[in-house]
Amino acid sequence: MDKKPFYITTPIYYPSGNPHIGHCYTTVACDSIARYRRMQGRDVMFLTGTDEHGLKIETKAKEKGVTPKQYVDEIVEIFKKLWETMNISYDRYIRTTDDYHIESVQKIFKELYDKGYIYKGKYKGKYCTPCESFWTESQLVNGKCPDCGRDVIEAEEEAYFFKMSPFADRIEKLLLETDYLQPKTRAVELVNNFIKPGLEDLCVSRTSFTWGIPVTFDTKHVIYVWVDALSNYITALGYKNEKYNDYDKFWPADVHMVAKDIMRFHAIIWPAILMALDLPLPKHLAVHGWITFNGQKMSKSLGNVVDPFVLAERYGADAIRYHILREMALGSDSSFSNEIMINRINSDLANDLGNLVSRTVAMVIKYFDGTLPEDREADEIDNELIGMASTLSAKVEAFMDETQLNNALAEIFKVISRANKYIDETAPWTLAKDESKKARLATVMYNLLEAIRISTTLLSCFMPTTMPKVWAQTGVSEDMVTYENACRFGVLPANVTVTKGDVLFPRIDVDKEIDELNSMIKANAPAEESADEDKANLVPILDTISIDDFAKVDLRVAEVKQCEKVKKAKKLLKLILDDGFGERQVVSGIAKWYAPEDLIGKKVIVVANLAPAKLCGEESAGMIVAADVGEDAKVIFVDKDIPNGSKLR
RNA sequence: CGCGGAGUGGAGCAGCUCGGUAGCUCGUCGGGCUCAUAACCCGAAGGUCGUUGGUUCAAAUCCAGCCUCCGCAACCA
Repeated sequence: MDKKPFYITTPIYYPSGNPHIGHCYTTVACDSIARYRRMQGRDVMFLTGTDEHGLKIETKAKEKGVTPKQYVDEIVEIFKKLWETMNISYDRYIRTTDDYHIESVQKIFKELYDKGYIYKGKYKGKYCTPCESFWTESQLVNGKCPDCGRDVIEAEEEAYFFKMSPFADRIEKLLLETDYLQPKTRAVELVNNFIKPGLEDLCVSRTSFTWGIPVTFDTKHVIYVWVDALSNYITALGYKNEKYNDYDKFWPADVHMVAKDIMRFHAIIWPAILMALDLPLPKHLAVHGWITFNGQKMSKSLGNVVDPFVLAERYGADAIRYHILREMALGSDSSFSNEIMINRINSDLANDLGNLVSRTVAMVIKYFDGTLPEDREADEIDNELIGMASTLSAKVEAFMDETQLNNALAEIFKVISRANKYIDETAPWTLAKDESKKARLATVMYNLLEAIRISTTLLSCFMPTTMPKVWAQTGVSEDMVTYENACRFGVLPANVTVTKGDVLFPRIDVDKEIDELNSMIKANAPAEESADEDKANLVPILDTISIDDFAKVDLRVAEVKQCEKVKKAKKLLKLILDDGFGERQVVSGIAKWYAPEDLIGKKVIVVANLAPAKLCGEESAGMIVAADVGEDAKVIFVDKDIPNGSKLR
């Protein structure tokens, strides 16, 4: 019998730093889906990997004094170790530095070039000479290089471009009229922001760094991330290489799962590349939100707290997996805090599931020495539990088909909950006192064991490490754990034997645990980082200039006469200044920190001879002097009795 | 008037497509049980469903305006 193939991918992660809980999020979700489909009998290919080229890696390696390859090799090992820890069942791991991938990417690039979709042009942007890097307007920080804080110049370099426009219509249809994008709510956003204004051609090569795949026919160019990284989904199957040969079997992919920050590339650029190659498009792009930590976006400085290795060691991989999956709703962010996670582990895993197994096994041992007698006596009260357990599989399937793992889990836990209630309803301890009720008591126990068997069979996709331990305790043999049996009640032999085992999910003392984690945060993150980081955050002092250079900058004292927010701009304030000569309008990106009334009447320093520019349609002649304080900005105010127009020196 | 999403008992969410007793998880309080991991089961308190108006016999649900938050885009000269 031919098994129907199922192909699912995580993004290939960028190993410029150690993996964190966010990486786990996508990967654990994919793993659960992969396991579920395998159990359903699908021939699954589950791909993950790392995207190892690019300037950032090159730079980081240089800082450490190793080659880029040495640098990524080390981090890739950590990624693989994490997947082992989290019990991730990937079938293939692709590295963009693998020979076969390089070969394929070069061929793909050439094909796109030969077909006329890639052409040579000029890349224009802001260039930081010392860093040898191009930046887009939006990457600049205060108009300066985000890396070194130095000035950038308008520059251009030769580069290859990929024509996006021929595919605009098809992509728009793909997003709006198919169920490619999950959830679909973001489709309109993408179309309005990127497609309607006109798809710009995409720069697909660089000459500003060398750590990448060379363009075969123009070797000073290196293939930029788009073609290199995105195409991993097909090169890993052997597209245009000899390493593998299951492209025909698995492509198009059933699911690409990504976080929302890279949705755009997978929703627009990747389909465009495939269209240009005349290849079929993947069936679904599942987009999930980010994990927020204590309400804030995850950040490196908080990274230590949620180090997945630490969490897995303390609570076990399955508990982490459960928490992540249970909180995860496709499309929206999910909050992560140690408190939420511990409470969740306690109430769902320890109290409901773990304790259910524990009390059931204990009763079978206590009342029947561990082995059920075969006599049975049914009761109407059994029907609801049996019904729920028997239909559970179908409900889970419906949610899995929609990639709603959180709801699938909720459904399973309804049965677990029902089983706990069933114990109260049937009161086995009362039945046990009456010798004539033995058959009835055995029936109750059997029903419980069956409900547990069905629930844990389905749960094993999500928590693959712990469920086998349940089976060992409840007399379930490996061959009973099949998808078919998950919707059938009465699979266990009538004379099933149970065995007492270890506690599955120990209860965690919330307060104590939070304290310990907090002290770990204190021990790790701040001590190591904050002192040094404050210094590191300071922008380095720029290269020396002559007094003549400084003389070119005309700084004047000016009074804020009027001030209002620029409509349509979040960060901009429009100020009318009296600079002693007259009034001028200056736009400044300080709306986040100052209300208009904070500024009116105050005296500030203005760069008076700065070339005017337009911001959000507003003319800005000059620039207000302000200091960067971490993420914030503070305007420099000057004394009231300094006359307007006074020149600074 | 750039685009889109969201505002529901203390917290986190569902319900809104196809109007008709406001539901779930956690938390709080009371009770029950004793097989179990101080667990489990039952019950209660707690919401004018952001706001104003409209349609309707009836609106959390449909329509319009407003307020607030969040993404995306633009933007910190």
